[in-house]
Amino acid sequence: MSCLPRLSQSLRARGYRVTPQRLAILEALHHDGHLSPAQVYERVRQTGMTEATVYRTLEFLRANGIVFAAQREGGRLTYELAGASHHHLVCRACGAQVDLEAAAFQELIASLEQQSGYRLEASHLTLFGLCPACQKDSKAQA
Amino acid sequence: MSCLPRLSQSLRARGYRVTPQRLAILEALHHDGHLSPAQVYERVRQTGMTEATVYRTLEFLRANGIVFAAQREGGRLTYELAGASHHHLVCRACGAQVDLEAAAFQELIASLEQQSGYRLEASHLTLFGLCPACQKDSKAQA
DNA sequence: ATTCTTATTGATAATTTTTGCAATAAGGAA
DNA sequence: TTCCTTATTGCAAAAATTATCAATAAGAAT
Ligand SMILES: [Mn+2]
Ligand SMILES: [Mn+2]
Ligand SMILES: [Zn+2]
Ligand SMILES: [Zn+2]
Repeated sequence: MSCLPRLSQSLRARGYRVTPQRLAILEALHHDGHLSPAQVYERVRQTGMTEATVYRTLEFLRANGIVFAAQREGGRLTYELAGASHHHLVCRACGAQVDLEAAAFQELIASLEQQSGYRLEASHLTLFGLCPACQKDSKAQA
Repeated sequence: MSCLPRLSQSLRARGYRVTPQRLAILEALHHDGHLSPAQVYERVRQTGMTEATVYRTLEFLRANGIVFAAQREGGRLTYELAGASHHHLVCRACGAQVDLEAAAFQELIASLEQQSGYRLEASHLTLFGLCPACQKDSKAQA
């Protein structure tokens, strides 16, 4: 809760405006994360805001580092409040998700930056695979 | 060129059919890779095939390991023929893309699999960042 | 070659996401 | 408070993507 005033400040300082729409979306994401645009819309439609505004606002918040966007199966986007940098493991079979600390990646990222000359955003990657339970299942049916 | 007969065999062996539409799309991707569905459609529309077929076929080929799908900016998908496992660095500013050998990731992936119990597809990730040229530009304007 | 099964396609509609533009309202200045 | 500037929204249309379903055709069997 104490983060909204700070975010508002930071937005105004950059010449952007703090609107009820933006606040509603931020609160929705504060309540539960990893939401698709449609799920965000469900949670804020009562305010009368448009779907177009949801899409625009999510992209705006992402571009300004306030939310993270992560890829779900098939390239669909999912959003959550920005916080400690982390990555995701998602099970292709059941969708189970595990968060990974970003630290594990730091060494590799640094090495890639050195090799390529790129400055990388090593933030919020999603790796797909099979969770332990679904590995068992796929063996069982084989 | 010699790979189409082999792919055809493999598809038929799995009970799928080899259609002119699938062949046309494979040839388009063989000619140049990293194509969006729209770009694939441009290259095959002469055959009379539908956009819906392009989307369906790309997803079909991906699900069967014949093409790779990678994420471009904003979660848009791009396709290329499956080949040596590799990853991408993409510049947020100019879109420049560099391919990375998968080997660089192996160690990290193995370690993550051990920690999490997940079996990971460490294939065809996309990392975003700024290429060397665009880093200079962003300094210049600052 | 003919028949038969059914995977695949085209046509169409539905859904999702993006875009253009005029009306609105945030928030700094007077 | 009132006025101004312009960032932001709503609305409506466009574009992109997915789903439905009957017609088609791949390819195995005869
Ligand atoms: Mn997350
Ligand atoms: Mn590639
Ligand atoms: Zn699972
Ligand atoms: Zn660049």
